[in-house]
Formats: sequence, structure tokens, C-alpha cells
Amino acid sequence: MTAIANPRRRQILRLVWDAERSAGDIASSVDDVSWPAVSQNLRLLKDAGLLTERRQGTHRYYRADRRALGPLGAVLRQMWTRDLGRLRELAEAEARLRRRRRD
Amino acid sequence: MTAIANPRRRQILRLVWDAERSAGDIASSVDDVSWPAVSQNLRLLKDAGLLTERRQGTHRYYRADRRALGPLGAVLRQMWTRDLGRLRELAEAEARLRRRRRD
DNA sequence: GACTTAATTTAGAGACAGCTTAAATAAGAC
DNA sequence: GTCTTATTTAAGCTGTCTCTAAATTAAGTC
Repeated sequence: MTAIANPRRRQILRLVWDAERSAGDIASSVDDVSWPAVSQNLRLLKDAGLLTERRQGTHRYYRADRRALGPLGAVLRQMWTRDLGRLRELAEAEARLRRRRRD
Repeated sequence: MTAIANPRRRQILRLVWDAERSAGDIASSVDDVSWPAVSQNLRLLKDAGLLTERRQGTHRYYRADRRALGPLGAVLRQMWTRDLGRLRELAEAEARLRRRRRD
């Protein structure tokens, strides 16, 4: 519960929700924060059992363990689709505005 | 989301889940913490829209707004029944032990 | 008005979470 | 072995959360 209370960790969780990703890949997808910060959050998520880790060579691949999240998975999904919904609304409003200006 | 990340606030939320309760009633049900602390958490929960407040005389009655919690409500309920489950298991184990000792 | 009860607000302290930088580990390439 | 790449660990800093104690508000009673 406390694990997903943090926005950064939710962002990370979202990145590895559908596909496995390497730590570096994840870290470079997250802005405004250093690699160690991401690494620390990955560790916390893993310790909470919300992430699976697979090592291969020097790489470590992470992936969300959806089952472990239980009903929290639904909560996250809802938050994300709500975000997307807001984005879409913004985009549509913008498009309407542009059309109106052109006419 | 951050509102229910805190154990104390979850505890408070649980107290006003099924029934309306006065601030003082709530505060005296919560151990190891002062009234102002409870009051502050009540305010936070109210500001998050997770609690409804009704004033009557010098009293203020609070109650969980289950609808506002959305899927988080299910998460909380699951946590609580899991706690109860653990308690029951402990009690049963204890009872078994006592029986065995008696025999 | 003074007094009591219920509850909150304020101010400040302590603990902790999350970050950064620098150093360390680990695996592979040469 | 050295060197490079991927990643983590360690140490320390800072902001924020939650608490306590004291002061304050608000409503009622006498």
C-alpha cells in the first residue's frame, strides 16, 4: 500500500506493467531523477513483492507482478485511464479551438 | 491515494466506515495519540473528500464517504478482512494449543 | 457576563522518505 | 589482467509528515 502511494513508483510500475524492461531502460524513461533514485525505487517495489526481477548478464529486467497487486491493480488502472481521458479531452478541446480559428 | 497511505488514517476511516461518529468518540477510540493529532487527520481526510462532516451543537460527526473512495474502498475492506482473518487464525491456533495442553 | 465542554488551530520538534553524488559491484569484451 | 557498461550501494542533505503542547474558537449552561 505505501509502496504505490508514491507517484514516482506508480510511474515506474506503469512502465513495466505490460512489458519487461531493463533498469537502464526504465531509468532513462523517467525524467528529472537520477539512475540511483530509480534503482532505489525499483528495489522498494521488488521488496514489496510488486515487481519481478530477472537477471541476464549485466542487465536486470523488471516487470510488474499484477497478481500481487490484487485490487490495487484496478486502482492503478483507473488512475491511468483517467489521466488518459483528461489528455484526450484536452486534445479535443485544442482541436476544436483550432478549427474555429481556421474558419 | 496519499490520504489512505497512512495507517492512522486507515484506522480512523475504519471507525467511521459503518456509522457516524463524533470527533471525540473517534479520538478516544484511537490509542497512543493525542486528540489534536486525530483532529488533524480528520481534517486531511475531509479535505481529500473521503469523509463527510455534520455539525450539531458543539459536536462534529464524521462518516466515511464510501462512494468517493471508489475502488480504494475494496482495497481497504480487503486489508481489514485480511487482518481479521489473521486474528481468527491466531485465536484458533491458540485454542488448539490450549486443548492439547489440557488433554 | 463567567464557566464548561467539544473540537480545532498554531507553532515547533523529530522522524523519515526520497533525492544526489560518489564509490562499489558485477558481467562481459579485449 | 585492464577497460567498459549496467546497475546498485553508501553517505549525507533536504523537505515533508505526523506528532505534541499550548492557545484558540465555538456552542451551550448557569
